[in-house]
Amino acid sequence: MAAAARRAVDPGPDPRIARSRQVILAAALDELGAVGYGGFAIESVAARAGVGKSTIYRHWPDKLALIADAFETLHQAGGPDLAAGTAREKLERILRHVAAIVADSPFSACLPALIDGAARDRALRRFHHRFQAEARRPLIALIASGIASGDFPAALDPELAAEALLGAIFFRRLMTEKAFAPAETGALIETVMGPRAS
Amino acid sequence: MAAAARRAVDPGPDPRIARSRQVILAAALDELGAVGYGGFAIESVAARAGVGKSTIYRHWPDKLALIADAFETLHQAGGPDLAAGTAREKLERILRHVAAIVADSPFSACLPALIDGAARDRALRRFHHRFQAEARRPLIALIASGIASGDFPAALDPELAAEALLGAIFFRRLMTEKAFAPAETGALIETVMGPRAS
DNA sequence: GGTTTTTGATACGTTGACGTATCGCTACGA
DNA sequence: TCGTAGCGATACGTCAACGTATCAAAAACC
Repeated sequence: MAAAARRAVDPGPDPRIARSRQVILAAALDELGAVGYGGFAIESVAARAGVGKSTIYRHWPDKLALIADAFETLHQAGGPDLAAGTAREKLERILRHVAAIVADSPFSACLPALIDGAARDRALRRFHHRFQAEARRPLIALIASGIASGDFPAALDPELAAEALLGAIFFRRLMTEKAFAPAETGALIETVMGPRAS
Repeated sequence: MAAAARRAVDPGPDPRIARSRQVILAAALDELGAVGYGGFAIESVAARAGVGKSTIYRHWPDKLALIADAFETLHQAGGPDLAAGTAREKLERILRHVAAIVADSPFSACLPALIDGAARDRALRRFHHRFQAEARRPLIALIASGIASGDFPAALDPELAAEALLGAIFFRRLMTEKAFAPAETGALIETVMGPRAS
C-alpha cells in the first residue's frame, strides 16, 4: 500500500515518462501523415522520435494502441470566438477556421490516414464519426439560430447546409489538387446560404 | 516480323489472357476495398482470384502497377440521360446517380483506399485529381447553363455550387456513419440552389 | 550519494509478403 | 492431333517489421 499511497499524493512520478509519451505521440502523428495507416511502423516511429523501440513498447501494448492514441491527440478543441457579430459573421469565422485546418495542419496531414484507418478498424471508425459529429454540432446550432433570427432563409435545412459547407471544404482537400482557401469562404456562404440580406 | 504480322491479323491471341487479367483486376479491387492501399498484398489477390501468384506477375511487373490498373477499372463512364427536363430535373438526376454510387458501389468501397493511395503515390494522385475534375465538368456546365437560363440564382458560383453539392454527398460517406440517401437529393438541391421557382 | 526507475541499444526468433524460378498440366489454335 | 503458350502449384531467398528480452548508462528521487 506504500506505493499506492505515494502515488495518490505524488502527481508527477517521473518527468521522463510524460516526455517520452509526448515525443512518441508527435512522431506517431508524423508517421501517420507520411506513410498512412497501412504503412505505419513502430520502428520508424522510434527513429523519428529519437527513442528506443523498447520505450514505445513500455508505454503502449502494440501498434494499434499507439495509432489510436496518436489520432486522439489530433483533436484539440478551441475554435474562434463566437460572442460578437451577426450569424453570418460568426459563420464566416467558423468556416475560415475549418478551411485553415483542413488546408494545412496536422489534422490535414493525417486526414487520408484517418479516413483509411476508419475504413479498416471498427473502434477507430466509431471514434472518427463520434468526433466529427461533435465538431459540427456548434455549426448546425449556429445555422439553426440564424434561421430563427431571420439571418438565413427559412427553407434551409440546418444539417444539410452544414454538410454542404463543410463538404465543399473537405471535398476540395480530398478529391482535388487545390485546397479551399479561406478567402473563398464568403463566396461559399453566399452560394449555399443565399445572398447577403442588405 | 512474322509475329507482328500475325498479331496484326489475329484479334484475340488467347482468351485465357483476357480472362486472367479480368478476374485478377476484379480481385484486386476487392482487395483494395477490404484492406486498403497499405495492406494490399499480391498473394492475397491471387487467392481471391483463384489464380496462381505467377500469373499475376506474368501480366504486371509489380504491386504498384496492378494497383494503378485496378483503380483505373473503377471508372466506367455512363451517367443518367440528360436530354429531357428542366435544369433542376437534370441536376437531381445527376446527383441521385452520384449519391447511389458514393453510397454503395465498387467505387465507394475503394474510396478510402483511393484517397489514401493518392496521398502516398504521386502518379495515383495525379490520376485521381484528373479523373475527378473530368467527372464534375458536366455538373458544372449544367449549373452554369441553368444560371444562364434563369433556372438557378444568378449569384451562384457554378464551381462552388458543384463542390457544395458533391461535397455534401462525399462528406457524408467519409466523415459520418450515415451515407447520403438518394431521397435527400431534393432537399440538398433546395438548400444549396435556392427554393424551387414556382 | 546511493537507490530506483526509465531509457537506448542491441540481439533475437517469428511472421508475412515480395518478386523469381521451375515444372508438370491443360487449353488453345492450327 | 500435335505443338505451343499460358496456367497453377510450389519452393526459394530476401527483407522488413513485429513484439520480446537483456543490460549497462543516465536521470530522477530521497
